Amino acid sequence: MPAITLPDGTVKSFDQPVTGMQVAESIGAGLAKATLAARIDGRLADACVPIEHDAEVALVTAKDQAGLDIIRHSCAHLLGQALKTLYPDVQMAIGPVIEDGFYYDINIGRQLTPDDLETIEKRMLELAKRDHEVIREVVTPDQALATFEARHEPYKAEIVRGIPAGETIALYHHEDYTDMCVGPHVPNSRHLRAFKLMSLAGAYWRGDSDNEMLTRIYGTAWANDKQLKAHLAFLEEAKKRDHRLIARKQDLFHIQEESPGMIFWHDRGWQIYLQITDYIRARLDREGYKEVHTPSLIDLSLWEKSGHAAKFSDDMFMTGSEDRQFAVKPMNCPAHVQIYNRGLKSYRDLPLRLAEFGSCHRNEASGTLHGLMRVRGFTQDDAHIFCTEEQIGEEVSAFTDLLYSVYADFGFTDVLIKLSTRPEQRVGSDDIWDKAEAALQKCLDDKNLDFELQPGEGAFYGPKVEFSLRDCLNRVWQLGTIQLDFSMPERLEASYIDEQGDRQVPVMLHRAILGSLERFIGILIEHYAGSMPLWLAPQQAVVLNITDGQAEYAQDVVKRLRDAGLRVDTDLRNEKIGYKIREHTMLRVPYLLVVGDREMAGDGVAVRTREGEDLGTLSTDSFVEHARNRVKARN
RNA sequence: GCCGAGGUAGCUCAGUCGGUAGAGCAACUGAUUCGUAAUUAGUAGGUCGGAGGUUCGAUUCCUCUCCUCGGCACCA
Repeated sequence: MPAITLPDGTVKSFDQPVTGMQVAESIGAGLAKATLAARIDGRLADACVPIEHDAEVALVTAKDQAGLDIIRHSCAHLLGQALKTLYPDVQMAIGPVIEDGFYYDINIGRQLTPDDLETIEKRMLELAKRDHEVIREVVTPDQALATFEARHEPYKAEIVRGIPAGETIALYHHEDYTDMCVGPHVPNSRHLRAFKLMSLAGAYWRGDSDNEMLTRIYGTAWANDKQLKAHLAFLEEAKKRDHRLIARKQDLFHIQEESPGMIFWHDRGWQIYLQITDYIRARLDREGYKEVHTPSLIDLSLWEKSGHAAKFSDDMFMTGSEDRQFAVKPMNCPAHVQIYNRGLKSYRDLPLRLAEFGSCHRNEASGTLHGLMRVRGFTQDDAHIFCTEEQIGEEVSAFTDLLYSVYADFGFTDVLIKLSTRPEQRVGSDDIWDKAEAALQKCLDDKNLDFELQPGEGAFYGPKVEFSLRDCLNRVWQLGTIQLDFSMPERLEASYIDEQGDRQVPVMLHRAILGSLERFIGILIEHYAGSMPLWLAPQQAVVLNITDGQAEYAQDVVKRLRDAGLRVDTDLRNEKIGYKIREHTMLRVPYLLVVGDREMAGDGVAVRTREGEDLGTLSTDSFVEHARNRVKARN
C-alpha cells in the first residue's frame, strides 16, 4: 500500500506497488505522455521501476535538466542501434552524456566520413519514429557478460568484468539493440526527435594513450526542435567570436608555419597586451611585489637540480654553446630562487614577492596548439612568494582577493576553481604534502569558494589551486593558479635566518593571475567578441573628416586627444563618411568622431559609438573628460 | 604525439573526372569632396602548403612532410 507524496504535497495511496508511469497516469494523460523517468526519494529511476514503499515521487519530463540528460543518454543508445543496423560489426565502448549532448566511442574498423554521419543520423530518426518501447531488464554480471560476449561486444564485456558479482546490471533494449547503463532511460523512442550528430574524433579507450584509439561520434540532443535550433544558432554565433577570426579581422596578431605555436603580435594586438601588463604592474606594485627579469637561457644543470628536467626534458627547447647545454626556460621559478639566494635573507625580509612577466617556451605536442589558448611561446604574469609556513594563509588569501579583483576589472565573474592534490610522480615527503594540501583547502574554505577536487592532478612539487574561465564555445581554460611548494626551495638551497638565528627553508608560493598573457587575451577577445572595453581598446577613437576642408582640424583634434592620453588616429581618406563609419565600426573602435564644417566651426566633434549610438556633438574637451572617466572606471 | 578533416589571390570561397585557375571583398590608379554601416570606372594580383614519384603533361593521381581545424592524451 505505497503512499506516494508528490512535490506539491498531495499524497496518493495505491493498493499495490506502482511505477512512476502509473503515478503519472493517475494524475493525467498529458503528464504520462511527457514522463521520462521518476525521482523517487530524490533518486532518479526509470518510469517502469515499481515503487514498493511509501515515497516522495517527482515525475521527470523534458523540462527538467535531468530529463534532458535522459534524452541525451537514450540518444546515445539510439545511435548505437542505428550503427548496428548499418555496420553490424561495430563494437560499442562507452556512450555518456556531456554538456549539450552525448558521444559514443566505437570501434568500427573503417573510416567514417561526415557523409556517413548524415546517413547514421537519418537512420536514427527512422528508428526513433517507430516509437518503440525502451525495455529495461535487470540482470546479474554473469548474465550481462554472456549477453555481450554473444553480441561480440568486447568493450562492454570488459566493463562488465570490472563489476563485482553481487551487483545488478540494467540492460536496455531498443528493439534488437542491447546496451548497458545505470539509467534511467526514456520509456519510448518517441521522446527522441531533436538531435543531430555533430562531429567525429578519435579517443583512447578508457582515456589511456597506451590503449587503442576508438572513433568518437559527438551528438547534441534536446527536448524539441526549437531548443535544437537555438543551440545550433548559438554555435554559429559562437564561431563569430573565435579569437582567431577576430584577430584576422582586427589585425591583432598572426601565427605562421615557420613558428608554430608562437605569436607575431601586430601593433593593434600589442596595444592590448601593453594595456594589460601596465595594469597588472600597477596592481602588483600596490600589493608589495618586486618586479624582476631573468634570462631565457639557463644551463640545463639548474633544471636538473630543480627537478624539471627529469619530468619535462622532452617538452623543453634545448640549445647549446661551447659544449654546454642550455634550456630555454619553460618557467620562471628556479630563476627567481637564484635572485632570492643572492644575499642572506632574514625572517624580516619575508614575505618576499618576486614578480616577472616571464617569457617562457614549452615544446607542447603539435596536436595541442590552439590559437592563443595553447602556444609554445608565452608570457606569464608570474610571481613567487617566499614566506614562512605561518604566512601561507595570509598570502594565499591576499592573492585570491587580488585575483578576483583583477578578474572583475576585466569583466570576469564566472570563475571555476579546482584544487589539485598530490600526483604519483612527485618530490617531497607525504608529511609535507599533507600540510600543503590542507593549507590550500583551508584558504578556499575560509573564503567560501566552491571548488572541484582533482585528486592526483597537482604539480610534481606541490598541490595547486587553478582558476579557469570559459571561451566562446564553453571550453574551459586554466588561467590563474596558486601552488604551494615545500620542495623546490630546499632543492635549490634557499634559506633565511629566523628569530632564533637558525637557518630555515622558506615556503615558496608559485602564483599567476592571468596565467599566460596570450591565453588571457584570447579569452578576453572572445568574452567581448572583439569589442574591447575602452581602457583596453587598441584604438579608442578615430577622427573622420567629411571633406578635405576639415583635414587640418581633424589632425589638430587628434593631437589634443593624444596629449590627453587617448589612443586616437585620423582617417582622412577621400571616402564617403558612411564608408569610413562602416570600416571603423567593424574594427570595433569605441568612438567615431566625425568632423565636418559644423563641428569645426564649434570646436567640437560629433560622437558616434561602435554600437551605432549618436552621442551628439561634444566639445573636444568634454569628449576628453567623458572618455577619461570611462577609462578610469574601466567600463 | 594519436584519430579525423582541411591547406587554391591579403580575406572568404568556387573550380579542374590530368592540358599550369576564377568570383566577391580588400589592394592599386583615376574620377568624385560627399554628413553617420559599402560612390564609381579601370588595373594588378596566385611556383593551387612543401618535397619526391607516376605521366608527353600534375594544382588535380600516389608517397612523404609541414601547418591549420575538431577531438583524445598531455599541460611544470
